[in-house]
Amino acid sequence: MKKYYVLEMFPYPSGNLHMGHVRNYSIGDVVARYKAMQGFDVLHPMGWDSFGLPAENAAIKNGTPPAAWTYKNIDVMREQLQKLNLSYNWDLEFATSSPDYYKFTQWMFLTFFNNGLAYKNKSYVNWCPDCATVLANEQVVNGNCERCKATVDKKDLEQWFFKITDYAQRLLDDLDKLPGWPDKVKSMQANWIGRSEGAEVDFQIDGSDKKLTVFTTRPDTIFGVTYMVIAPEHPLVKELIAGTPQEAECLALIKKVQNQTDIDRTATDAAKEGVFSGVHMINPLNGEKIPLYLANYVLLDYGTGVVMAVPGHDDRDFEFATKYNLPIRPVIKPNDGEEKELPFLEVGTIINSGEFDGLDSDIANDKITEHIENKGLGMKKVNFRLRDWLISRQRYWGAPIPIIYCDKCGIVPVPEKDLPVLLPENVKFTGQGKSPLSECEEFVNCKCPLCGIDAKRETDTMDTFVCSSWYFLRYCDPKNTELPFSKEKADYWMGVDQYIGGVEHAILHLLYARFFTKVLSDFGYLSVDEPFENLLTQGMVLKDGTKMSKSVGNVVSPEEIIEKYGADTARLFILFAAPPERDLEWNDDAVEGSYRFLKRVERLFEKKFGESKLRFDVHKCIKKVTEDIDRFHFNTAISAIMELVNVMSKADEISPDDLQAVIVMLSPFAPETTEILWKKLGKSGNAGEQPWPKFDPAALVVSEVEVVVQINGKIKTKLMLSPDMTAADMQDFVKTSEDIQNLINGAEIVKIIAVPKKLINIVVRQNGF
RNA sequence: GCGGGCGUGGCGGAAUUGGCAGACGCGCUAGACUUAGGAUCUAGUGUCUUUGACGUGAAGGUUCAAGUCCUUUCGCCCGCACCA
Repeated sequence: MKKYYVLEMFPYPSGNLHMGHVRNYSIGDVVARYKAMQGFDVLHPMGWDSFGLPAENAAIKNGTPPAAWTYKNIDVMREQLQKLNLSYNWDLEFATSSPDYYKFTQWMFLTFFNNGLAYKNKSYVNWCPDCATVLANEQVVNGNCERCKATVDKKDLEQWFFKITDYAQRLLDDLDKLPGWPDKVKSMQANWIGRSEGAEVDFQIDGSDKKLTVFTTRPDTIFGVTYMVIAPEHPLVKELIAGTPQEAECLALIKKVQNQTDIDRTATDAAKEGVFSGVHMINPLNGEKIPLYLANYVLLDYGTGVVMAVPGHDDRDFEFATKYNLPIRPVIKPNDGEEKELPFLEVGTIINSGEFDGLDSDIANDKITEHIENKGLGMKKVNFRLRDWLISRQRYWGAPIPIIYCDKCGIVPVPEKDLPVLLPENVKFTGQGKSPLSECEEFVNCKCPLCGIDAKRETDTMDTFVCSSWYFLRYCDPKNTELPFSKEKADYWMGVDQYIGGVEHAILHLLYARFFTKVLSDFGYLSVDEPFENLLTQGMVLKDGTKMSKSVGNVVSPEEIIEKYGADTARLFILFAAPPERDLEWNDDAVEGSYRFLKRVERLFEKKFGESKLRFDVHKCIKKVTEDIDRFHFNTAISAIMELVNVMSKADEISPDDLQAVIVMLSPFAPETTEILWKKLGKSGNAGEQPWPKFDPAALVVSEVEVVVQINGKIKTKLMLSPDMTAADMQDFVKTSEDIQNLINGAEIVKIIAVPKKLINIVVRQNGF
């Protein structure tokens, strides 16, 4: 028996199921039920991504402890899920906030730490003032907190990081191993990782033995450098400008930039601003003395935070040079010889570059890089946009980072046998000041596991994305108390054959889960190094053209729909109304249509039962539904069943076998109704446990097929012909058939195209026709 | 600016490889049954100047044949965005 692991992204227990959940889980459930009926050993689990800020915010607001609030929500939502008749194996259920689970989230941290993949570092980080915590780069959207939308500040803080940058190249390369992922998601990830090839080049500071290193992707333009730019908040700046006449002006710019939000700073139309630093640099290739500017358009955390400016061949440098009257020197001319306006961004022929003149610019790129390396002025370098993953949060409701600080031993990991580091329950939630954990004395104070003297615990917790980066592995072995999962069980079930969820997780969750899988694979805990074989990103559920939301007031509650029509109608509508990856417009009238369809199926029992005359229709339908589910075209699979039901409704009599086929095929979509009808049919067992029907090719054999007859590509008539006719037979037939000769009406036949079982196209000369 | 995607009736959508455009459903129209209809059933429903012609955002092209392939172009959505 072959295994099949189908997984839907587990929900955050916010309190209520919404239509997006219903869609996500209905899709997964059809796949799970269908695969089980086909004889696969199916893993179809559900759980709860239950750490996170809303629970803590609720505690601050209402005084309810986060745990109580969370587990109450889980109970409500579990019941709502069960009303949808989803085929989960509830024995595998877990919540990431339970000590049994987060024990192993902490185990993950230790595994990363012990292998040099978790480190603590002082860094200029994103700080959300409303959530009172730091955020990962990925959680900052347009300069705002992804969760609460507050404007994100920058703070210099010591934080824990996972070294995802060590895996940047593999995370990029292995996207090619994922043909079952949407291109969109892969390109978003590739974009986010942002690999670029170039060189690091050292520029000497004039009158000093110090140098600054730049990263450039265009070494071919290095003779065109007319000035240099450094990020104002660069740590070396204050030292560089000390004592220069420009110092005061520079300090003012630094202050201004630091007070700017990321949105203002990075807006497309943000004005470029800069100040001369008072320092000059030496171009290592031509020895020229060039000014160093502080400028707001240089990013501190990309490359080296220092840029060589080539205004002749870069938009931004051109804009800046124009504004501040800096020289602009072309070093590439267009190949077609035509004069082009600067900045000239394309490839061309090198000029004004000494020994490199006359080379093609892309060849010069390699030659100049080689030259720089030979002279010891720099080296080839690949840069990534991807930053290390900041995982520490100054919040309570998360997995505590298992680290102890000892005055004597330094940073000490909690020994594995002492896991889990439990979250204390007697904490206060004021929403002010320091995090609740850091104010909990009995949590903070502990003994050093190495030397036994008084020590203090780390009070930061882990980003909830850490919890969700390995949950799909826990389902393979959820009761394991020794390890997060046994290798044997994970190797049996992994990778996930079909993963289903919203596209909003295209970068964060999916990238982190891939990273975890690779790390665990590298250290021998797992054989696969990609977690999700096939990914389906479902579209949103809309009402009146916009996403359902409380503020817009267009929310349709799943509970009310289930109450009114039953779960089957809700499932059927949501699968029928649009293909899964597209956005779905909720339509109350169309929901009625799904309800009516189920009633129509029930009414088939009122028909006269007898011999089947519909064998062809039934088997055509089985073929179509099977193929459509295989390619996730649930909407057309359902429409095929509707067509069959329409045929059966019109037939004089139907056979119990016909009816059985309909009920069995419909069972993955509408499990509740079909079980009732299965009993009504007098069958034992369950409809959902029947083997998936196989179509009989013999039933699809017909003596005649409809063939379209075209003249010059225009349809003229349709004929019933034997399906066995070859193209040659059909061409002969054209010549002898009286009907067709009448159509041609004496015109001269130029050519006859015949496609067996489909069409005949007779090409005739226009004159006389 | 870069990357991904979409554009088909009044609406949601269908049309695996180029081969009958509009399946299926909603809505609408008419009729039947009915005290009643927001129930059910029957028939119809792309457009038009209806013996036929036109029609898949627009314009070209390839082909016997184009929603599907190629070129240009317009519009919309999503992601990233001063990444050197």
